[in-house]
Amino acid sequence: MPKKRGYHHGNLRQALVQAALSLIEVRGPTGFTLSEAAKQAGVTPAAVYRHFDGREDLIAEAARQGYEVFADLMEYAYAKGQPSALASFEATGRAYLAFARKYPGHYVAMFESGISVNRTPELAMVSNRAHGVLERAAVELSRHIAPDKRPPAQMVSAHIWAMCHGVVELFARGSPGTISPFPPEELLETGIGIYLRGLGLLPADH
Amino acid sequence: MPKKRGYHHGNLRQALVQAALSLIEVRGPTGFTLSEAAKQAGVTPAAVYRHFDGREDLIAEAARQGYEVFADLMEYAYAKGQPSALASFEATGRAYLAFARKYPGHYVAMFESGISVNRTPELAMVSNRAHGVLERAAVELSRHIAPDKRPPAQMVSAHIWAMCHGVVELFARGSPGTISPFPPEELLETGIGIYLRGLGLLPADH
DNA sequence: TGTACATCAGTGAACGCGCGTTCACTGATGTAC
DNA sequence: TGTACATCAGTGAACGCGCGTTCACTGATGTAC
Repeated sequence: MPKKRGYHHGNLRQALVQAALSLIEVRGPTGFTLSEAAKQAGVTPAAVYRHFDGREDLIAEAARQGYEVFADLMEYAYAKGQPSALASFEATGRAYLAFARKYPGHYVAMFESGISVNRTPELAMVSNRAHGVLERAAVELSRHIAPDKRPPAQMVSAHIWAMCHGVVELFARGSPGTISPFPPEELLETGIGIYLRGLGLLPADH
Repeated sequence: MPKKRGYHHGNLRQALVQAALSLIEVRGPTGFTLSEAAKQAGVTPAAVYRHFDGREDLIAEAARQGYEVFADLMEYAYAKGQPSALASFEATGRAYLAFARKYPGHYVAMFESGISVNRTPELAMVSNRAHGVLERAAVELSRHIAPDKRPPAQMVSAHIWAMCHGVVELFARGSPGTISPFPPEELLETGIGIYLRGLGLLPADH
């Protein structure tokens, strides 16, 4: 049974989110306009207001869906690494980059659009869920370090988060003209490797 | 002899750059408008065109001046660390963060405004000068690592660059509502420390 | 199965806005004699 | 020192544009009987 096409769109809400995502990906967070998203969904700008409070609200929904996928990916990666704390930790780092590369529109909506994570309780919750995975992995990892030379787990997670974010911003979504000297995946892999060696969690002579 | 005030501004070009910088800092790269910069400099929007080709050109000049200061700071930090390769390397990392915190307007114009570094040859050159310092520091540092377990110097510099950038973006210029668990300086210091230990350049039991 | 009706997702016209940019102009400043 | 003149950094009015948002409306869809 084919989807009915006609006066009523059928699933305009999600179509608008998709349009917003692809626009954000192509044009950047600045370039996104509600009017263009509406046009891309084959609809008048005014129709958007049947489903969203406005431009910001549409972006926020795109970001929310991104966080949802992001958190799922992180949890999946974590689970796959278990029961090894080290494997789980490394996997979540990789998942971060993988997400950024696979869902660039979502990534920009989440991290570069200026949408505050505290905009709605729902957004805050799903964002916490995502970050929580990395922190849990860091806590477990910390247990394998001698207490006297163990940095706070939250700090470890912040370091890795920062490196992931930095690699993504600088080398995975490079500004035009900037050429990355290495594939981002390799850069992140080796970077995290050296860091973990510094924590005494990987053999030094490798 | 007091600066003459009157019909002619005297130093409008630089006044516009300053206005642009403070607007970019406050409103973000999106929020910056040529008209508002002109108003802030006490001048009609049309006057801007006596000194710049337009909006983009004004942002590019702000970015260029930022790169100039940035490169100077990096070179100064590097020189201060000499003759120790390690001290120079660490100092340049710190200088990155210090620049981002001291010149937030410049930083945004340089890294978040969407201005390509290849916009003009002059911009490309000064950007290369800045990056060159970190790479030089990384090359010197590499000499202290046994060749068989030495990652490419360019990779080391990319790792540190990524971590600096990540710390700045996530923890130093935190989006509203996001609270950093540690001061960015401490985060970067410890992060680089662990990384250098991973390279075998710092004692493991510290 | 057919009809009357309520619902509500869309239209399309209109709005006010601030933007970047252009243009002919003006009048202060600096210079030549 | 004074005058005539060229320069050029600013004005201010005007432009076309696309934006986000509002509003009364319309007509397709779904439901009650």
